[in-house]
Amino acid sequence: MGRAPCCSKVGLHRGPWTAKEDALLTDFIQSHGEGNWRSLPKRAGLLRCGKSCRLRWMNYLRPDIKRGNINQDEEDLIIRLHSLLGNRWSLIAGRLPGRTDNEIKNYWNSHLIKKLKSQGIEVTLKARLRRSKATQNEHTKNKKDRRKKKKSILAVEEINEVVPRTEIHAPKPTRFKPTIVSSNSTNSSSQGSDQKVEHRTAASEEDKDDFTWYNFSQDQVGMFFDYDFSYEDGLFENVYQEYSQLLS
DNA sequence: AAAGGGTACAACCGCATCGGA
DNA sequence: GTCCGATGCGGTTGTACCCTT
Repeated sequence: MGRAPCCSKVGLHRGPWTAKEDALLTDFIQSHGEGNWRSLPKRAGLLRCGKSCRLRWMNYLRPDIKRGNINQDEEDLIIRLHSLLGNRWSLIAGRLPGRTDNEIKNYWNSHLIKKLKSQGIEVTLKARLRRSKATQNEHTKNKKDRRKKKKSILAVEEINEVVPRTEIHAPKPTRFKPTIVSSNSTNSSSQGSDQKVEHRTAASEEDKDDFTWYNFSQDQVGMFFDYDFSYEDGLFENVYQEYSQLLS
């Protein structure tokens, strides 16, 4: 490859991984867990950069990776999710258990583009969704608040020990301030996937009447709100409608 | 059989984002 | 508020392999 290396790789191996390297990496991660990619190669006895190790593990060595051809259902889902999300491969991969973003990206570029074009379907590439300046500023602004909140949460947890709670995958909030309210108001941590919850899209309690409310089952909330999008992207309606179809 | 072109996919790169100091 | 290291993401490239001529 023509470009300069991203970091100093003097003496480091590049190119295809050998079986021995795979074994070293797998053994190390199985005993020590993922993370600390920068220091991992040294500790695992590998002459690779951390990035390379991470990529090899994520895209190839992870035990939960599904091998084999992408089936028709998966292909349909990729096409629909791509029409909805564009080239956000990691999000698409998140909906296909055992498939990696790299695999889906390659499959899209090598198979699906041609297939769709041959069917006369125009393939439009949606640009990667970046945070706007405004949301970046908001992110910075909220940093202090998050720190404060974290501190207070930790303090409460210390007092209350282990508090059972419902795990809801909320969006990385940009414009939303989601509030999950159980319809069974007696217990917000209730089980049962068919229980309906409300997702409030209001940015604050004051302006909640200006926003639409949607109803989702708990499972739907978990899947749907993994998305990282902002209201100003104008995607919410589209995503909601598309997801309603997918889940129906 | 050999050469050339096409394809698939692993691997690399730069950049964005995040969180902690 | 700013800086910086770590991580994640999507675009791109290299190359082994397959197919066609």
